[in-house]
Amino acid sequence: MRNTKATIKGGNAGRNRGHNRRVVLDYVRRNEPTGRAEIARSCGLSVQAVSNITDALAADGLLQVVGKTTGKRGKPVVQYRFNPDESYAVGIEMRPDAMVCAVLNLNGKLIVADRIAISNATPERAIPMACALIEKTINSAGRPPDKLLGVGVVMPGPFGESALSGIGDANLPGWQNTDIKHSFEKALGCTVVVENDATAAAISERVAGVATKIDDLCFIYFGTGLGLGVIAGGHSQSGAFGNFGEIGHIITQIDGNICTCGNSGCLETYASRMAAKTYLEMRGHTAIDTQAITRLMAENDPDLRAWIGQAATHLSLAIGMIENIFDPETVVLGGAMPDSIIEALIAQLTLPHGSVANRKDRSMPRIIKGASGRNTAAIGGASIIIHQTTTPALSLFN
Amino acid sequence: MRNTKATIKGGNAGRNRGHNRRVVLDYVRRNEPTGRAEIARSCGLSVQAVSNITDALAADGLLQVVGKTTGKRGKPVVQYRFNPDESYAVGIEMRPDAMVCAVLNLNGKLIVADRIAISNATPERAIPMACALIEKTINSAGRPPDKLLGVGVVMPGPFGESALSGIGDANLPGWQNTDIKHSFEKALGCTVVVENDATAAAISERVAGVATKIDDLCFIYFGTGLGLGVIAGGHSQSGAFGNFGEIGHIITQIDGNICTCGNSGCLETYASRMAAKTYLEMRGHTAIDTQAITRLMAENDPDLRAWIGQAATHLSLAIGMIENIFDPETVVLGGAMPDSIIEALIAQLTLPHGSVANRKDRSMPRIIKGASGRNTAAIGGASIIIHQTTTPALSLFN
DNA sequence: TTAATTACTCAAGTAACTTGAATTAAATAT
DNA sequence: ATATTTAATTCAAGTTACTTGAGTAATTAA
Repeated sequence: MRNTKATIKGGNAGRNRGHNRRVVLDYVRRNEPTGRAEIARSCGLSVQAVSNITDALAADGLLQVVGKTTGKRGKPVVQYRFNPDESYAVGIEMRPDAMVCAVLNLNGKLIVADRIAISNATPERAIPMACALIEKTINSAGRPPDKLLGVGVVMPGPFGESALSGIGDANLPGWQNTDIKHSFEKALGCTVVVENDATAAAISERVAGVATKIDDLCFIYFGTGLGLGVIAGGHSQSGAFGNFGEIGHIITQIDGNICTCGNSGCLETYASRMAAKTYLEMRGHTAIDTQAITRLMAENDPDLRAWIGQAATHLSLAIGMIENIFDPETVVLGGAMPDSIIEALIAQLTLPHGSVANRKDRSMPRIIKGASGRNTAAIGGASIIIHQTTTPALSLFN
Repeated sequence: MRNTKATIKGGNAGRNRGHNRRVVLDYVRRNEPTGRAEIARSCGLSVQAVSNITDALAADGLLQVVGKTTGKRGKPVVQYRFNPDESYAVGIEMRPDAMVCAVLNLNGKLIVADRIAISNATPERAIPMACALIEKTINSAGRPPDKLLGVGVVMPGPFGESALSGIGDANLPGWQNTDIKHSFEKALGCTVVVENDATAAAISERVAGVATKIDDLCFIYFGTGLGLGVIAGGHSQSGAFGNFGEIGHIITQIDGNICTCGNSGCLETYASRMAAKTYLEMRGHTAIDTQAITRLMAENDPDLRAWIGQAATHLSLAIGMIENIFDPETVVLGGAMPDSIIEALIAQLTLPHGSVANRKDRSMPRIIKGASGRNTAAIGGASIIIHQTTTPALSLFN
């Protein structure tokens, strides 16, 4: 029997209702405070329809009346705003060595974050531990379980079996054939989304970071490896098999450093946490972790300086590519790397002149630093849930 | 006054109707012949709704009854199929030296193509000439003007002012500040879409080429320069400023060939029609055009062979990047280059081993040749119109 | 004080979908 | 042959969420 599933479903009154609620909610969130007449004009709906929808959203606690306008002609506008504290979202970052859990309100504001160390992170061991951590963190945030919108699980890619599976230390052992989403859903009993760290980070910048008003952005994420998250037209990209954005293994130098993937000259061998560790250890430094790197940076260590220099060279090349490929409004740099390093890298970049991004009328810099700091991935996971519930769907009615 | 335009509009019964018609039309087109009960199951609509919709589509001539099933239990299915000849779409490729016009039926089948040479292609001169060519081609295709769905205008990017504007011979002179869409719409009085060549080519492969069943694909387009068209989740990508996919100027060799853009080592200086011309002319060949290249290829010319070899090296690198970035189902190679060259390039590629595309369970090759040949761009323009009218919109209700 | 302006509400109307019962037509079982 | 099963389709009524149009309210400007 052939595959008879349509990519995009048809609509009816009920699905339309859901769509319109999301449209209105999204509009208010991004333009608050605002009134019903304005919403109606902007969203292409009648005032009456908007009135009914805002009533329903207010009854659900998602919108609030915050007052009336004065000073303008005409009847004063009853102003609505998004109520970010009616419900909340949770994100959890799964790493080989640790997991981080974050609870966010619907404006993307961090309420509580927690972390536990873990070793031998097989699915059988890690998933129950993750669920316990989630429960504990929600508890310490003082939020009722029934107001949880969902959990975003963030993992380093790539997913599935390919020539990039299980190389380096980026991947979690034994997770390639696990249906992660289903396992978590079964254990938690709520909506679960699984994403890679870079995409999660990109979404977090759009939900509450440096790109809240931007529909097209690229996020270069420093995890163990290096990832790219892209939001295009307001929607995140994930590829045919969920492996979008594996820029760690693009080749920036022919016959360059040997990489564990079998190629040579991979970007990740120059610009990543792993690359920094390797580079510094080869020069006699020991016990290189985030703290150590922060300390070396504060000491203005010449080896670290040198690493930043060459990492910036390769990153500049990669950013040039990304600009010419995606034509984003801006490129954000961030992830599990100390802020001071990100800043130094940005300062050292020499971005290619020949780029569609090299425009006189830019309203944002070509490169900016991400806002969410070291818990980016977990915050990103929760942000995905927020994004999903407050953004009208790409292919509606699915 | 702030920007109060919502990205995505709300829906109502009428917009829902339009959406559902597109959903059904798209489903039938991709699964014909098919019956109403199956459509209903697949599209998430009731049988009754589908019945009304197919009646309406049939009345418009867009669907046809083609018979009944036999051999199966139950009441035989009244089978519908898409009627590709009720209306038609037109594409026009604008180049600095020529324009090509193509008339396609709604299955993406070429009915007639025509071409005229042009010099000094300023907007003032070229747009009236283009409109005349369009009229003439429609005429010679014997199609009534009122059944024209729209015109897709295809131009080499990048659009707008940037450091890449007007370099090389890829760009049209004087078009950077012209509102092309509006000028054509005014002159033609029908729907007009403007796209770059690579994106148009990608869409044409999805409408009627080698990727009709694929939702995620990348198309590497040989124009004068080199472009990338991407379809992700069934929808084409265009970037924040319409300049998505300028891969000609990604750098594949540090300190490589000097490029007109000011960088060195740009992919386009190794793998493009221009690169071939430069390479061969430096080695004493003269009057290098498409015909000449075809002839040299047939003669197995060693210089051309050598060019293909080094072009393939750089292309392999770029394809590896593209695979790791976009995670597509396949990468298509094509454009304004003789088939024999495309085939030779594909044969010479040495794709990186370390790639998410290097999977055992692939159902398609990593690289395939595009289907539409030398008129790809014009055919692509018309395909965009077809895609647009038969594919449910990305952000519905806009 | 009056006019103009803008927001909002009420009640009725409408379009397009869903539902459930009835009908039809073929394959298969008796 | 006839009855049963299966599945598609139609009919008529019901439902939902939106739109429309008239009317009301609250404020500024003249």
